Amino acid sequence: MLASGQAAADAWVGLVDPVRIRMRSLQAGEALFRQGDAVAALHRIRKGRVRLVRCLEDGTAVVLHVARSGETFAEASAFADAYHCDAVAEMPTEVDCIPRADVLAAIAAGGNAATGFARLLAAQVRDLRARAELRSIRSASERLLAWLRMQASGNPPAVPMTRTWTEVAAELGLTREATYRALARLESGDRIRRSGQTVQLQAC
Amino acid sequence: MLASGQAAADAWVGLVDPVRIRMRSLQAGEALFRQGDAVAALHRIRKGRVRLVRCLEDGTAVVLHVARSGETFAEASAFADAYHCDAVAEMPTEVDCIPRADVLAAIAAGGNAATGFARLLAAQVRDLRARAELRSIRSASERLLAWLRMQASGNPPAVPMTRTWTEVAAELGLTREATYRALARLESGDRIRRSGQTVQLQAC
DNA sequence: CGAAACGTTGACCGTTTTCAATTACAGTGG
DNA sequence: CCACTGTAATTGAAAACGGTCAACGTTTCG
Repeated sequence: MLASGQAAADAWVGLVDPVRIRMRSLQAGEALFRQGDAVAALHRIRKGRVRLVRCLEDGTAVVLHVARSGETFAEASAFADAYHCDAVAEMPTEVDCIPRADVLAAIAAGGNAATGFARLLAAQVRDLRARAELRSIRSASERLLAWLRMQASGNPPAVPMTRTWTEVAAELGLTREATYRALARLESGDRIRRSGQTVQLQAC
Repeated sequence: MLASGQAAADAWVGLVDPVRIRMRSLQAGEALFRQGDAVAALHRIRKGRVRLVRCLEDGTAVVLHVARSGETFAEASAFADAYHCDAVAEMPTEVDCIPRADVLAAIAAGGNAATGFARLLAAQVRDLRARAELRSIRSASERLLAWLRMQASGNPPAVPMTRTWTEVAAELGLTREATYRALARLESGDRIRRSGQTVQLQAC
């Protein structure tokens, strides 16, 4: 799921001539852009983490998204003149900056670039919708199990764990403790089996 | 938020010649398409509700998305040869069917159609990300308050209620009871004030 | 006019969060 | 090579929160 999202995110950057891409380093707390800034470039994170925050009229803030390594973000800003939120690094971060005009020109030109960009955005939409649906499952174990099933491949279906459970917990909208307990419950209920870095799904 | 998503969903259908759009009626339980079917058209719901389900190797199912009135869905299928999930009506439903080839041709031709489609997908991504971030707020009142703040405009900030609280509750991933309780708590805590169809946010 | 959905509130129960503590492990600098 | 430090993994116990069930008035719409 996230894998497909990242693949998508990586790919559209390729639609633009690499020579035109600039890299920028940010310290923790440093802003990549601010609400109201003119949109000059789109971004992909190489390393680190960037928080997108919308500041409200009454001075409070709402977090819109936290982008991590490999992700692109604020794609919608490609079509806006000014950013509608702030982007602030949560830690030392490196981001690629792809000139907005290049992306727009590639899309308007049609052909592979336009189709590619649309395809990749569509993949992200599918990804995000699936994630949203996951979160609507109330039970921690069922939620985790559904996630595992979506990740699974092969026969018997198995999931290779490439990330930490702590990260997975965050994606699932659970605390890491709840996730471990759900894992334990699923295993004792014989719905899954864990061995090292992989989780085997048992037939139900 | 949802408003923008729906506007987006509505708009891209306009990229295609209306004459080519067909309407289809489904009974509850009837399938619009099945996993593996060739993708012939994209869809928008006029009335009713369609559930997208991915059937897994072990015979179990995961709900990917439940699309409601006004929404388009399975945009990603525009770029696939076959559907990767089943679409089943949950109730009597009417859907528009927009020929896939027309959409693809419009995108590949570039210009307004390509830019428009990409723009609208980008808007959906932003929308979904914001919603996901909302759902990561655990407390019901804080979640609702964050939602209200995102909807708010004007000074003092106020939110006109265009939809029912029941719908809002679903979007927030809460039951309607929890939402009413959160409303009551926010109002008694003087963080909001309700009068008829609008909610006033109090400065914090 | 009647049915269905919305709005609202109370009480109880189950689950998850939170707080806390312990083990394991990987990297780091002496 | 080994203490040392930080993070991940794991489990327990208590508290808080939201879900579910129930009940009732109100609005909407055919």
